[in-house]
Amino acid sequence: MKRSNHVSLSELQIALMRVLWDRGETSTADVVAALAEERGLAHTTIATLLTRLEKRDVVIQRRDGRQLFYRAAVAEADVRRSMVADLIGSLFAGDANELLAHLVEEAEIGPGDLARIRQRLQSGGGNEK
Amino acid sequence: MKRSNHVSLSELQIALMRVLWDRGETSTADVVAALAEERGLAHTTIATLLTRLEKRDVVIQRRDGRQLFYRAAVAEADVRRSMVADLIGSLFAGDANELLAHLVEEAEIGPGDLARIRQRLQSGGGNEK
DNA sequence: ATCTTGAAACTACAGTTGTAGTACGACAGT
DNA sequence: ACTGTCGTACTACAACTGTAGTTTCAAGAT
Repeated sequence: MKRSNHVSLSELQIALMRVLWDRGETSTADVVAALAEERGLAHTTIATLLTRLEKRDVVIQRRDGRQLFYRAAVAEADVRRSMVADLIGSLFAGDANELLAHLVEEAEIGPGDLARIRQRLQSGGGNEK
Repeated sequence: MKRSNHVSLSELQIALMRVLWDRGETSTADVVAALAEERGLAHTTIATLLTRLEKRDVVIQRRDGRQLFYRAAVAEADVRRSMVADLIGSLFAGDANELLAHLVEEAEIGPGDLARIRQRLQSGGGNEK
């Protein structure tokens, strides 16, 4: 399989993708509606954004009559992987542990959270490299 | 105090900043030299980048004769805070725990790492603001 | 059959980024 | 004093992003 991999998206693009990730295939109008609250962007703006994402193969376009429907071509997990890796690479000396330490130091993660995760490691297993 | 806060930098910009963070005040030429290996960018390119960062108040410029020296105006920790917060906000539902879970699931963080951090929490303390 | 409406296609435009060339001015060597 | 050298300042330009207007076309309403 061809791994195009590496997807890096802007905040706005992620917001668009989130709609598609949450609802699956969605018409342009519905994406507009979904983002109307928080963004209030023009229909044409959303349409442009979606077209551009389609050109980049981040979403897949399907035409039904005069309407276009879009669905994500990349999984959220893949975007997370790409973008977290980028961040670790550029800001954390390529070491995920430094990011973890940052999280802890910035009190974004407390002892309880760590314990929970530890629990998950114990039971779930399956991630010993 | 005036919170200018929120600094988001591109990978290349971070590379520039890293030089300044590591070496303190640095002349343009020395920044060029420091990045010559991995980037091989023209002197003028680096100069342009630094000028732009100065315009954004990310670095501070000092002139000495005909030469310019730059030093970071923002701490690495601040950039980390900003950018991690952005990422969590857009990709991890605003929940740092989701990022932590991601790290663990992607096997970027193993059981041993977690234990070490736990240790640090126990002993060091000092992160209750 | 015509009018209205809604959606897509195309065009636009400013701001940022990556990248660098050209012009200019000061300093060092002869 | 003259000239090369080196560094800064200014200009350029393409790609990408955020944002949206204008044009066009087709389907539904009357």
